[in-house]
Amino acid sequence: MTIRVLVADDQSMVRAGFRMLLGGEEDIEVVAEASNGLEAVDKAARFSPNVVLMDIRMPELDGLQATKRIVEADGAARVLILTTFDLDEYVYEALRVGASGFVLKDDPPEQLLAAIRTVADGDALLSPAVTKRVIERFTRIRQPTPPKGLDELTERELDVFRLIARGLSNAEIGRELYISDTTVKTHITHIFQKLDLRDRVQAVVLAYESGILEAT
Amino acid sequence: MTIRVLVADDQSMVRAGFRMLLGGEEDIEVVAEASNGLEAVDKAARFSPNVVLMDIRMPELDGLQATKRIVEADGAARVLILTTFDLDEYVYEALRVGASGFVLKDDPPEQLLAAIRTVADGDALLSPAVTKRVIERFTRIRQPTPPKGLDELTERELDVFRLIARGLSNAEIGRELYISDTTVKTHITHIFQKLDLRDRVQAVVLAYESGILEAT
DNA sequence: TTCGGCCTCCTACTCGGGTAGGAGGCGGCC
DNA sequence: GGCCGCCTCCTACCCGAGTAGGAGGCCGAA
Repeated sequence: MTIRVLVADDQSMVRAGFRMLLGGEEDIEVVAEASNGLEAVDKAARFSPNVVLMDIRMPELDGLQATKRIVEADGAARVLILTTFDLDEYVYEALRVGASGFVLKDDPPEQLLAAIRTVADGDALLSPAVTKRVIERFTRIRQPTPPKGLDELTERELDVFRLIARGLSNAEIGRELYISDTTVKTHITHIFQKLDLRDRVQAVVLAYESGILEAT
Repeated sequence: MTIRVLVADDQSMVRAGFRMLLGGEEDIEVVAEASNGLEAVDKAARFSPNVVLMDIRMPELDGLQATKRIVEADGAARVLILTTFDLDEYVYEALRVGASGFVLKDDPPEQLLAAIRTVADGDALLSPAVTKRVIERFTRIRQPTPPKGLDELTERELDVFRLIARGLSNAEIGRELYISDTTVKTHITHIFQKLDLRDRVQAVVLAYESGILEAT
């Protein structure tokens, strides 16, 4: 009794990687692939996989909407959400739309395989790193340990980061720290690179999620 | 670098079982045992284990109270709650008092070993069966009422507001809600006017300060 | 039915945010 | 001394964000 898997990811390289990884397992078979959300919904209906590996960021229809439709259409289907980002709010949204689990792309392969077998079995599963976040959120407890990357910031960058988190503009930050706004921009660019952020909005989200403001 | 473990369980047979199981592992060492909660707190202080395997039902002081004291005394200590009963109340209570994980005694031995290594690593962990219930519980708790001050916002504006608070760009919000980004802009302008905000960064700050995200 | 609120979408514009790349000064470390 | 990391500042450029102002459709209340 093999586990039938549908791989849904818009990057063909990623799909190829999964085919390779899963192909080596006796009890797992990739029965179909999809490169966008609509296709995933369609193929899930036609191939009735036991487990769907679902990327969140996809064209046409994102992974969350696709998951919602798939689970609505077939309650027995187990969807395992896959993503590279572990600081987004997608986790909660994913659980709400009916996903059975959540795995980070950086998790080791064995963990992914274990996750597939676990959800196929009917249990739910979160990657350890994700579970930690859920627990923190659930218990409203902030860890004393700052998230990875934050310690890479220099003192000055941390100053700027805290002010960003308060909603200040670059000019305001400059006035506050007695430096020019171009300098502020320089610091900000470095901060974004180090923390892998896109813009200051994501910086604010991270600041609150990681509880940095407590230390003000 | 071995993982130092303290086993706390009032049944000597159970403790013996763990000694046996853990004794076969290279990277794990049982440094102490306790047969009740008070003893567990005491030995944890004296032996500074990396991980405490804690039974819930114990004389003198139950596992939850013991966990609370241990974590308060040493923030680096990881407590793995162990029980045969998978009653929900214990799970949430355990997480509340600072446990890092939760494992059922029926879980296979490999899973227990994996759990020990995972929490020793700093990650949190729930047994798959437990995780499933946490997810169910989590998804059931959904908000009926959006907090104060924001009642001026229309339903749609609230949708947009929540997505802004997650750090999404206008284009991403549009994709999420199946509307164009110009429509998103319209909503956003109205949101800013109603809430007296300057830009989306301040919106994120407000969202977190007012606790709107709790109602995910 | 008419009015108004809500949602949708548009053009055209301004402006702050963010990137790229470079530069100089400073202090610590080898 | 020389190298390197940090902080500072700059120009030039691109683009997303936000504003202004308008428009059409839907629906419920007056």
